[in-house]
Amino acid sequence: MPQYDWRESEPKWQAKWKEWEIHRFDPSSDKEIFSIDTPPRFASGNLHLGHAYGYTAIDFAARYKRIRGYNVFFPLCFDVNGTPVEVRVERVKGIKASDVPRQDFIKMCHEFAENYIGEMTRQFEMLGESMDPSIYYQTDAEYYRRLTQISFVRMYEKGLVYKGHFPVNWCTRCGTALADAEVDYEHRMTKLNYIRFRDAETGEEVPIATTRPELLCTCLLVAVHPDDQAKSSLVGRELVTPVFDRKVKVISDPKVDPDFGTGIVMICSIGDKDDLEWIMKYGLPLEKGIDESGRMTSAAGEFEGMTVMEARDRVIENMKTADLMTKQEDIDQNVGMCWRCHTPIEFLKVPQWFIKTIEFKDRIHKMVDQIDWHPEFMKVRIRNWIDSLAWDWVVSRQRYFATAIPLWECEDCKSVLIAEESECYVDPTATPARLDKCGTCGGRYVGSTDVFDTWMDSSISPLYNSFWDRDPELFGRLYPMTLRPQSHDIIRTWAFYTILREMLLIDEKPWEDVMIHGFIMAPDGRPMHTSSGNVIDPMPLLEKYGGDAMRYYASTCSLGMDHSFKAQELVRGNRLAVKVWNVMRMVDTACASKPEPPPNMHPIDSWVLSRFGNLVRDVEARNDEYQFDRSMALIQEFLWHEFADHYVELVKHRAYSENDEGARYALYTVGLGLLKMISVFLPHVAEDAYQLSFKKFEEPVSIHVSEWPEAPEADETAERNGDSIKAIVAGIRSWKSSKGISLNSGISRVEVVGASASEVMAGSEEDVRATVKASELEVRAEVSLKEIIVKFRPVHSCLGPAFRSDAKEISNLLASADPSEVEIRDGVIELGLADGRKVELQPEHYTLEKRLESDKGALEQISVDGMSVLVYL
RNA sequence: GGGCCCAUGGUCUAGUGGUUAUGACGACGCCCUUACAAGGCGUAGAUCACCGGUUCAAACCCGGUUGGGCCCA
Repeated sequence: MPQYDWRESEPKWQAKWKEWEIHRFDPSSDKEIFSIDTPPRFASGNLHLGHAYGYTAIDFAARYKRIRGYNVFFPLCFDVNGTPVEVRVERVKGIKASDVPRQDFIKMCHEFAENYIGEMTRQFEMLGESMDPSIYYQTDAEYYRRLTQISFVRMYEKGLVYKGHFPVNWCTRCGTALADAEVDYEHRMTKLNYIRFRDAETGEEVPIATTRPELLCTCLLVAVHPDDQAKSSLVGRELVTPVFDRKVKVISDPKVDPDFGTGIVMICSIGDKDDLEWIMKYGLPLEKGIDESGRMTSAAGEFEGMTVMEARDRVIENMKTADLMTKQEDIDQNVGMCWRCHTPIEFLKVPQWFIKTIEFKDRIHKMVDQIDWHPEFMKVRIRNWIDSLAWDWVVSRQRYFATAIPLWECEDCKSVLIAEESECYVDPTATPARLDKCGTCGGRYVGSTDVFDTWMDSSISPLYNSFWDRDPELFGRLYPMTLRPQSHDIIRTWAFYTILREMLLIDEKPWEDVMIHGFIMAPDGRPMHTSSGNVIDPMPLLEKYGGDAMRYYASTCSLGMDHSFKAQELVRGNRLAVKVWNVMRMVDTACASKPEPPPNMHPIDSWVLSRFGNLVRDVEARNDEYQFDRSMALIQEFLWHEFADHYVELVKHRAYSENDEGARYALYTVGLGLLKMISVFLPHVAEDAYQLSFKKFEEPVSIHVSEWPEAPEADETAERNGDSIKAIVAGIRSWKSSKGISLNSGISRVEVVGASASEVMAGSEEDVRATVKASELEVRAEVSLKEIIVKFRPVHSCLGPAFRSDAKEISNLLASADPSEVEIRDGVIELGLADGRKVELQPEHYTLEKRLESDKGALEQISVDGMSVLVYL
């Protein structure tokens, strides 16, 4: 007998799907479009479990909609932008970006990413992902970046872009501005330094605690809490800072935490956002203590040119020597870090390009409301993020490998020449401005060396995908896209920026639906981190269990939740695939031709069709809500148990006979229908079984382009009676099993007894009789049963204490007694001992073994649905 | 510190007011039934995190506590 071998099957069908182009979006079709704004896979090369799950969850949607008859748009795409690639290239090549000519470094980055794309595409194929290479894109290509630039030019012309001159998050290692979304926070142990300020007039000592003494050089103000009585006398006075001898005023402000340190805080320009808030509030000058490379400026006097850490150490040393420091405490601080290189963020005033965001909060909220969020509660997350925004979006980065900002600035008057749309894509560091001289002052134009935040690229993916600005007809049909699938960690970035940008550019929502999936955790429930040693590499698992098994795991994960990874689900996935394949083999064996709907069906055939219809409707409802875990649970339960264990067993005897169209029709209809529904989840085994067992009677080249099953009408009577038939047979099979009787061994006679028995059994007598292998089967409304005592069993634990030395004899008498000759009166049995004495046994001294008997002989009774099933021995 | 989510047999998980609380993996016992031993039948195994409240009735609703995750400060 052949067996299902995924190792052979999976690569075979993956190759065929490519050849048949069954995943291809057809731009000329008039079928309804279901479009997916695929997350461009980051070009890193390594498949993570999170990817394997995430893209598979998306593929469920794609395959489901495809088999429902939609023209599915599901692009294969890669994200090949930004600092992560730069950092990897720097590491692999052992260089810094600034060591080589700009264009050379950019080329290295392109090539680096390119090398990975083939491997990542192969990994997608191993997982059976049905992305479409005919609508492929990658974000570092000029065709994509051109659109990023054009969208920027349009926003610039609409007045939505400005160059800002206030502080931004700055990574001194990468030498670039960062958006709030790019700052990670980490706990770090640092020192809280208690240092001595002095009253400018009285010389009185004022202790202040700070974690950043190097910023004393830009200290502008000292503050205490307004309710802090002990320190209220300080307000309005002037203090002198240690080391730098700056004179600063003391104010009261409610933002001060009176319990932190000494309850007195120094305000510098600029340590963090709190400092900035105070500086704005009190109109203080922005002095720059730290420059873009993380070194102290001339404001730091003798410390100029030192790194922040060097300066901090030297300032502390200085103060210790001069006895200006009272103590140091360890403190656990949450420090903002560059998301890529984990260098602590500084807050620097460096001119940057901004996109207006804050003034549009209400409009963004309204657009968020026009989109269906799955699960619904994810909407709350984006709401909170929008509400918490305090700054406009910094979109310029001082990096290399990203989309260039398409403008030139006058060397002298700084006036801006923005690229014309027809010039895009343009790299202004490589292409001179279209004007010789500045139109304002006649100065020279210099190309901007800034590049965009990569979210500027990612946030137009729906516009790119729907041919915005390239094909108005297609754009009209493709926009808004149907679905944005993504994980919950990038709601604040990808989802948020996309909604913002599409709103500002075309004022229309980017998608109808958003589907947010969770993370895959390590088996111990913690996030997978190299440092925790709990990272699981999916590739060996994929090679051991196969794509369908991995997809089965993905199908057990509910939407929006985080899930611990469990290899046991891959085991189950393998078994399910084998089960599916075997069941379809049985259907195949039974059906030598495509069965037609017969005029009359057995009740159990109507039962399985009706139940199948309910399943189809339930699965549609779950799938339409992207609750694929729920539909998979329903499908496998039905396929494995209702269909395979019960229905197939009940009709085997008919299915193999020549002339029973009813069973064959139901087997074929339900079998193929189940296979189609499960093909969304296990595409390889479904295809294999389809080609082997159904293709000979079916038109579609592949199950994945076949038609979704029609749901048969519900038939309540058939369902009710069928459930009872199923229970009767299951009861008898279970009874056989408990007796250690093999299931195919015959039994002489079965009776189904009860008021409802004749209705339940009508038309199913032969199905039941043949399935349980009974010689005779009778349905009766009632039967009179006699209880026959077969044997007495002595209860030694009671006999012993009661009868002591006689116990053994009593026990033997009891066990060997013929129950028909023993009189039992109110539970009491009288026995005569060998020496003539008589003893009375109470009910607790023995148990009875009984059997039932009817007029037809001895039997055992099973209760099913208010009926009695009598199995004759 | 804030927002959102989660807590169910050894492990993972279903279950949004009334269930003998679902299923899987693992364990144990029996059974090779002509699609399948990668199978079938069965057994053991859960104070549904803790405390309080609402209700005739709570795993489920409300409040609090503890622990975990994601995002943010």
